Amino acid sequence: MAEIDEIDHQVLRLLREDGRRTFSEMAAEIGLSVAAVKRRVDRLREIGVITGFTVRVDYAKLGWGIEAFTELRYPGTTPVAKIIRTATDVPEVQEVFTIAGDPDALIHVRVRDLSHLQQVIDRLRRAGDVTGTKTLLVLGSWTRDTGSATDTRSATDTGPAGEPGRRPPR
Amino acid sequence: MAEIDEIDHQVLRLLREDGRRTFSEMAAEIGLSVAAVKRRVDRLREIGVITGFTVRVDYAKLGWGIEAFTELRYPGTTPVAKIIRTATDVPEVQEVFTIAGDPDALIHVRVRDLSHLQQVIDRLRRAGDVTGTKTLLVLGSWTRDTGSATDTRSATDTGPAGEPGRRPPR
DNA sequence: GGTGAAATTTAATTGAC
DNA sequence: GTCAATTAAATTTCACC
Repeated sequence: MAEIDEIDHQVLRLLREDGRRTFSEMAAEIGLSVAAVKRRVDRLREIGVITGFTVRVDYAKLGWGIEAFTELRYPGTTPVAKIIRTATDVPEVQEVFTIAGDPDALIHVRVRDLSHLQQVIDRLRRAGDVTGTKTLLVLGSWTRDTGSATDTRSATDTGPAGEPGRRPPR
Repeated sequence: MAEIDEIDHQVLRLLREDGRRTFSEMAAEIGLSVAAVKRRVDRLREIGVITGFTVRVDYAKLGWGIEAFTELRYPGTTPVAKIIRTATDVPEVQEVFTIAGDPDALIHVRVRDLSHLQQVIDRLRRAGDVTGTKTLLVLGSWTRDTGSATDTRSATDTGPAGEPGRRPPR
């Protein structure tokens, strides 16, 4: 395993809070030179600790106000690759986790409203040889990165829900 | 609700893939001027669609190779605020989702190994008036942002599992 | 491993149209 | 929305501790 010291963790923490922090900003915060900070970020990317940068999006503001986790169960004969494929084929699926034991997979979905959620679950059930599902509807969430909480409920009335069957925005 | 057009969605898709894409890079991709792209990004931040930028980290490379979801159950009398607080107090907890129905919360944890996981679960059980837990151990995961899958077991990048799902939701 | 400074390149920003 | 000028930042390259 790579040797990561306290300063590296500090760099990662600063970038987790704001992935667009400049080197000079971080250098001032940490108490190192700009060149030293850049060398550390470069190294963290090289050894694969930093795999990239991304944007944080408020999906509720995009009309995707509902968030859910669906547990999927498959027959013992279903290969993992097929489980992943059937889930990732559904555009509303944001993340797929394959699980040891029961259930076999946990998928994170974002949808416009509850009828849309119903459609997505139906599609998942039909897609593979799914033997059972259980869906956990998210009411609110908290993330360590930002330390901020969101309330899903207030996001449900953000606008006209598309008709069932309309394709989700991208 | 804010009006988000196709180009805005294109900008968001590009930034989800790489949050450090430059305006000129995106301008070329989209077919607009640099200034026009910047104006859109500024607006998306102003109206709160873009809430920030962050770094993607391979936690396995930091020695936090084990990922799990724990379902928590509480007595009906426990207020939601307390549920969130008891979970966020545990540093290994990355995300907390409050759930409609059963269970009451789903929490995403990252730990070094299985005995560490055991400790975290024990701490969660003691922290509040938790009446029950069920932990789903993650073997592998896939994220739409990157379209790449990771295998928790070997902590190495297995690359895309096939070619599904990469197409953005429409 | 780190510093500091100068030169270069590249990107971000602003204002006129 | 474009385009051009300006400002700011990232990057490279030194010599050095």
